[in-house]
Order: sequence, then C-alpha cells, then structure tokens
Amino acid sequence: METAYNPHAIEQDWYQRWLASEAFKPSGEGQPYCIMIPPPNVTGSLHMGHAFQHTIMDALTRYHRMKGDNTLWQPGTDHAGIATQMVVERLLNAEGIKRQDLGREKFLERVWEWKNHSGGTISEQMKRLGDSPDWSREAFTMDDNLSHAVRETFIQLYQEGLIYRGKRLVNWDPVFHTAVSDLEVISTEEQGHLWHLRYPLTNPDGDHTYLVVATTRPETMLGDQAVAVHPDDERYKHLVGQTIELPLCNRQIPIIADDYVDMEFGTGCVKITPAHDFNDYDMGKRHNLELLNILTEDAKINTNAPADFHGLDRYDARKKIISDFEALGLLDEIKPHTLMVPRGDRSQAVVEPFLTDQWYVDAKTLAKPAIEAVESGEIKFVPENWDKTYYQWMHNIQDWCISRQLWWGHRIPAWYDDEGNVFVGQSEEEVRAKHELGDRVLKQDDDVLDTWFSSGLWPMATLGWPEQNKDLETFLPTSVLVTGFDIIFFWVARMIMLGMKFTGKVPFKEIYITGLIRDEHGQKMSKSKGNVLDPIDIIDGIELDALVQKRTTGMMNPQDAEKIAARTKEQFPEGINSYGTDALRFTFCALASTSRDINFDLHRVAGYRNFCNKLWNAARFVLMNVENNDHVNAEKTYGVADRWIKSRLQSTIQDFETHLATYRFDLCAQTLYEFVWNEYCDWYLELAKPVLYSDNFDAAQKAGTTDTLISVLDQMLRLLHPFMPFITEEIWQTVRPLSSLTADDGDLLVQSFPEYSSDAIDTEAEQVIEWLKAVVIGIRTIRSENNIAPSKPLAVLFAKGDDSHREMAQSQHDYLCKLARLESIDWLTDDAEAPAAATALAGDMEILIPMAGLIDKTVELERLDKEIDKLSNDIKRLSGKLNNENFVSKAPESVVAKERAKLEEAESALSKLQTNRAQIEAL
RNA sequence: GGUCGCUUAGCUCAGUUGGGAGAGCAUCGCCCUUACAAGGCGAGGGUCGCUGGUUCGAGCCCAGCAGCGACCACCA
Repeated sequence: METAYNPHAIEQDWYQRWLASEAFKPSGEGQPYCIMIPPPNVTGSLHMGHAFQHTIMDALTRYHRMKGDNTLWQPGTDHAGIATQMVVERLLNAEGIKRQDLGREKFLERVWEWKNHSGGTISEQMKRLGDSPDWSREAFTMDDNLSHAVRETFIQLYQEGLIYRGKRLVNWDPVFHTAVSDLEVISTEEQGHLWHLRYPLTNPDGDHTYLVVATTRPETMLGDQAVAVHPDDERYKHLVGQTIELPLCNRQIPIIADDYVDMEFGTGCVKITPAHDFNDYDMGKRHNLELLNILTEDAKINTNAPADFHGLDRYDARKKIISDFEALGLLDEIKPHTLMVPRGDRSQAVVEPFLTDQWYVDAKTLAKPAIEAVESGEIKFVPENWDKTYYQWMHNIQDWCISRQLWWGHRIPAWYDDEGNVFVGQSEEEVRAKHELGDRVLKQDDDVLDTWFSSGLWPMATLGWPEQNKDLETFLPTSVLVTGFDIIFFWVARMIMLGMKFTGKVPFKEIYITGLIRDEHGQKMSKSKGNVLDPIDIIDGIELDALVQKRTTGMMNPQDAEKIAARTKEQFPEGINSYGTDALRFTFCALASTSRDINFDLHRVAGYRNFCNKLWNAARFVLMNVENNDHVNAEKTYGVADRWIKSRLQSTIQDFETHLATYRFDLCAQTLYEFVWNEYCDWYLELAKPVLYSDNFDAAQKAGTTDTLISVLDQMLRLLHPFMPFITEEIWQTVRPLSSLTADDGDLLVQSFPEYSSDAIDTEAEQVIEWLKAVVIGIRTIRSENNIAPSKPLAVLFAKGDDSHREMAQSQHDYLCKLARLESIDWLTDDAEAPAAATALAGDMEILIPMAGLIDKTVELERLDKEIDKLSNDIKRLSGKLNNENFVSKAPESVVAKERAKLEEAESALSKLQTNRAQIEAL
C-alpha cells in the first residue's frame, strides 16, 4: 500500500467491478427494501443537493444490502417539461430559429436529440459518487411504459369525474404562453404604486360626482365590470344599484355590494375585473358579471378594449391609461405601494390571471385519503414536524391545473370532434373504436400534462403499474422517500394522492426530509451569487483558473463576474484540492443532522479526507505486522486490550444502528469517526505494539492480538462501507488474504453487516483500560506542562490505591511503560515518606513523578493550583446541593447517591493534591 | 395575516424522558516516538439571545421579548 491515501488510484476500478458483479440488483432474498430516486431533470447535471441526497440514499441502500435485505434503489430521470423545452428553445434561438418555425414534430425531434446527447450526464456523475442503484432498471418519465401509465391514470380519473376541463382563470405565463400551477408562481415583494382613479357616476348626487377606486394594475380597468362597496358602508350604501360611466371605454358598469370589500382599505371602493383577477373572478360569479378578457396570450391589449389600446403591451397600456385619466382630470393621486408581484418560476415574467380552457384534477377528493395516511401514521415524516407543513397545504388544497401549452411532455389523451365533443382514451384508434366514431374528423388536444403529473406516478409506474406484477407486490409500499422540503407539495403530496388512488397503498412508509445545502455562510448556492460548488470538483479538485472560469461563464448578470472572480480567488487561492469521493460522502453524512439548512464548509471535507488517510494508515500498520493468516488456526489467547476493543466495537455497532434507524447520519458518522480514530488508532494499535514487539508475550498472545487487529479492522470496514464505499473496498480486499475469507466470497459490498453481540461486551476489560488510559494521560499531562521531553524515560511511583490497582499495575506493566515512556514503576509503601513529586490521580491511586532535576517548582505549583481551584469549585457546588434539604428529600435517591460519591471523590482528590502542594511549596 | 424553525467556543454544529457544557475546524505550546506531519502529545477558549416562571435542580419544560430565516396566504 502507498504511504498516503490517494483516492484517484482506487475509485473507478472498483465501480466497474461492482457493476460487473451485478450486485446492485435486488438479491431476490430477504426482506424487501426499496428507495425510489427523486428523478432529476434528464438534461441537468449533478449539484450539491443531489450529491447529498444520493449519498444518503446510497448509504441506506448499501447498509440494507449488507444486512441481507432484498434491496432495490430505483434510478431514473424526469423529462422536466418546461425546463427542458426552455433550454432547447434557447439553443434554437441562438441559431435564429423559433420553435414555431420548426413545427411541433421537428421541434420534438430536436428535444429528443438534446436529451440523448446530454441525458447521460447525471447517471455518469452518480457513478463517480459511488451510487449503487440498479442501473438495469433505469427509467425515464417518457419511456413507453411510463407514458402508458400516465394515460391510464388520466383516463381513469376522467371517467370518475376527477379530471375535468373548464374555462377558468389560470396563472398565465406570457413568455412561455402556457398556464402554470399555483406552485410554479413565485410572489416577491416589489415596489410599485397604488393609483387612485376617479370613476364618474352616471347620475351624480349632491355628495358624489364620482367614486375613487385604487388599483395596482390600472390597465385592467379596460375589463372592469363593476365597482364594489361593502354593504354596510354608510358612505356608499345609497349608491348601490346605480351605475358608473367607465372612462375611456364608453360603458356603464354597476355599483354592487359585497362583504368581501374591506371598508378600511383605500377608499372602500374596489374596481372589479372578473377576467383578470382571482378575487374579482369569484365576485363576478356571485353577481353574474360578464367576463371580459382584454389581453392576448402575449399580455398585450386585445380587441375587446377600445381601439386606441389594441396591440399595446400591458405596461404601455398602463402608461397610456394613466396619462389619459390625467388628461381627463380623473387621476386622483398616485401613492407608492409595496406589493407582491407574481412571477413564473422559470420565465421570471409577471404572470397574468388569464381566462383559458384547461384541464384540472379534483385535488380535494384525492387529498382526503392522503391526509389520513399521514394522520394514521401509515406514512411518517422524519423529522416529524414536516407533517404540519403537509397538512396545512393539503387542507387548503386547490384544484390542480394539469394542462400546459407546451410541446415537450405527455400529450393529453383527449380528442375532439368538430362539434366539440371530447373523447378520452389511450389512442385515437382506441377512442374511435370504443365510441364507434367511424371516419369522423378527430383532433387531439394540443396540450401536454404538467411534469409533476407523471412524476407523481413514479413509484408505482417504475415498478410496472398498471400491470400487476411481482415487483409491485414486493416493493410497494417502498421503504423510504429521501427528498427536500422544497418539493413536498410539488411531488410528495401528489405521489401520495395518486399512489393511494390507484394502488390503494401508500407509496412509501417514511419520508426523510433532508436539509438544503447552502454555502459555508448559510447563503443559498446559486450561479448569480457565484458560490456554487460542483461535487465533482471536490472529488477531483480543480485549478483556480478553471474554477473562476466555471463560475463566471453563462451568467445572467455578467457585470458581477469581476466581483465573483475576486471572491473566488480570495477563498480558494490554490483552487480546490482533490478530496476524493469517500471524504465528500462522509462529510455529507456528518452534516446530515435534523437542521433544515446545511452549511457546507470545505474545511469539513478536508477533516474527513484526513480521516480517510488515518484509516488507510491504520490498515497499513496492520498489514506490516501481519504477514499471513496463520493466526486463524493458531492457538490464541486474548489479552485485556483485545477484549476491550471488541467490547467497544459492540457499543459502536449498537450506537450506529440506533442512529441509522432514526436517520441521524451525523451521529452515525460521529460514532464511527470516534471509534476508528480515538479508540482503534489512538489506543488499540498502541496497545498492540508491545505485544507484537516484545518477547514478554508468547505466541498465543501474539496470535490473539493479530487476530483482533484483523477482525476489528474487518468489522470497521464493513461498518464504514455504506458511507465510504471505495476506500473500504480497497482496504478490505488487501486485508482479505489475512482473514479466513476466500476470494470466492464476494466483494465487501455484499458482505454481511456487523451484528451487535452482547457476549463480547466486557465491562471488566473496559474498566482496566479506562484506568490505564487515566494513568497514561496523567503522566503525559505532567510531561507536557513541565516540558519534559516525550523521549525521556521516567521513573514513577504509584501510591495509595487498593489491591485492584496493584494488580492492574502488575498486569499492565508493559503497556504502561511503552505508552507513557516509563523506565520503572515502583509502589510507595503506606508508611514511607513520599518524595517531592508532581502528582496525577487515577481514581484513588496517586501517580508520583519525583521532581529532582525534572520539574520546575513554580510551573508545578501553578498547575496544581488550577486543579485545586477546579476541585474546590466542584466541592462547593456539590456540598451546597447536598446540604439543601429539599434536594436530598425530593431528588431521586440514585441522583443523591451519585452526587455524594462525586463529592467524596472530589474531596479525596483535593486533599491529596493539597498535601502534595504543601510538600512542593516547602522545597 | 397564518404555520414552522433557528439563536450553545473564533467558525460550522451536536447536546436523546430536566441531574457534572461537547465535537470538528481554527488558535497556542512541545515532538520528524519504526501506520499516519493529511500525524502524535498536551493546553486555552462558552454569563448556552434576553427577561420572567415551573422545579430541590433548566442549554433542555412554560410564558413574554429581541434578532434571523423558511413556507403558505394575501386588501384592491
């Protein structure tokens, strides 16, 4: 093995070998365990969020595979309708082509070309991460079988009246010319104006010649159908039923009363535009108002408005209306106003409420069982709190607009005849045959379905639905869904609704909601902020120039490039090191606490890269000291250190499994890190050295140590494998010849996971080693504080203590000498006078290092004073507590006893140190 | 307006029925001790956001306040 861990040399070879062994496929035996990947955009590339979630999913998959479960991780990608179409349209625009120029068929050919060209990126990147899904089942939401499932769902819902078509107000994206769902509209606060407009009364009375209405969108007045006031509003009550002369339009509109109006806001008069505002639409329905659409699909003014306005862009029309009102003396005032502006999440264009024919899903009906599934605990959110977010949305769910005026996606399986009759079915042939339409002219609906309609079927459809097969039976409900809270509504809720509707089963039993990856300061990673990290760059490393290049090309705001380049150079003057996949994966696990934001700091990766190196070198040590597997059959005796490390290993296994069961990957990572570094490396390897190197230990003891070195290393590698697959496989294969395993037994990824065994728990060994550690640390501290060279052998005296200490000092003699660099250990008899010495305590026992020529009086006094201070404080606190009658009488007996013992211990320690201090002082 | 969350060491974060404040990174000192300088050994560093309450006892439970954040809805 190389002296330093080099991730590059080992990763991809193992991946190819795993693939070839078909180990990623479900074994067909054991308990089913299944995870569905949240399908990323087929033309996208892997970002930190994917890498994070995929690491979690892969860790779970590998763990369950090693546990012997029938494990399936289903991979695949999403066609991502609007996003993908947008990318391809942009590419075409660069060539000077519009999609309309090509026509639907040719355009779709181009999209498929693009999909085939860039579609493999994500999968390739997943392989770099060591992800182990069953690639033979890789799915795409527009595969034939999935498309069939989509149509089947649509047809059934339509037949049950749960999908319907209707003319309604929708959120219209005037750039993409499509409806979008409520969820795809992002409202942000922007500075605007509140325009107060005067609407003249047809019959002015003494008090009023006009009413003043306030609006943030003056252009909509062209479609006004009424002015509404509150029915109880004394100011206007008498005007209800009268009419307004709508300026610029030469129309009369009524004044109506509706308690939706807030008397306190503005003037208390609201202009009502039923065709261009959701609230007005509802009011219009209540009052039978006409729906007058005044916009085109481009959000220009249409011919329903006065001729002056035809063809004007909505914002130009706004300007003209303001100036026209002003010219007529009808502009009352203009106030600055902060309002929420709705924009399309993809186009960033301001969306307009727009009257069109669209398809809707009756979400309320589907939501009912989906809510109950979570309430009953059949589906559990982890962390649990997310159920509230889910309930809140589900209880207020609106019908889901599923039609999109796009070309890329699942075309709606509905056909119309010339008379406007609708026929829904799998294909035109089927529809014709079923409805006996003969050669009647039929035209398929031009629209496609919302992408989330198909991803909502993902778990059941990838398993084969609507066909009833073994996979569905075995793997549904799937075990856990791993995803972010940002798509609970988009995706999670829809999978539950559609899944329960069509299979009668929940799609998954648990939903593990991960945090969102942010940069080291908690900022969202984004191209425009220039703080994006590419997981592949962390694995492979990247030169500064290339990183700057990457961050500053293709920007929305090129003027920020300089700033971003400067910041990048400051943060990564040397570029980014290559840390390897395993370090990155371990970092993700270590960061996966319950927090909803995860600040990703590269320093953490560096720390865990060092951990990889530590593991690597521990293995090197074992290999250098174990030449063959003779120990397997040799006679062995296991020393206290061997029993100790095996005992500690059991606790590690137990803790790991407890934490994994609750998705606390951070605690799992910490448990493993501490065992490997602080117990196996720091102590066990050091304890093994004297046994292996000294003649004081016989062959059976040496064999016992060798055997323990190998077997604990083997168990550690298994424990670590789900988090760090490559380095563990590499080391394990090197170590395998030293164990009883043969080459036919498969690779590490299919070995059994360590099982906790209480038989190996050895409290006696743990006590002995804890004592030994206390002695060694006590001596090291004295050395360090008194500047005694670590290489200088010391003669120490032990004093006080009891028989057990004498026994341990005897049995651990060689270990103590080696670990603390001692030349001798002697016992001070009880009646002998102690020499002036630096003192450490190990329980009741004193460790004395005579000062002669070694120890500086003032330094040692300072050190002792610090210890004494600490003890005095403890004693003060403890005795205060124990003197409090309330505490003694009300606290549980065990707590009181514990405090008493602590007090006694502290008092005893204090008196020893004080004696010692007096002695030194007197020198 | 509604819902949820956060505030612990310089930084990023753990802290599991309330019972001695922890980790990693960073900092300081010593050490090339035959696995590892990506290392070893040791050290320093926190009035647990503020105020009050419950309790023998509060980082943890309750109330209020302050600051930060997310999501949902929205008055023209």
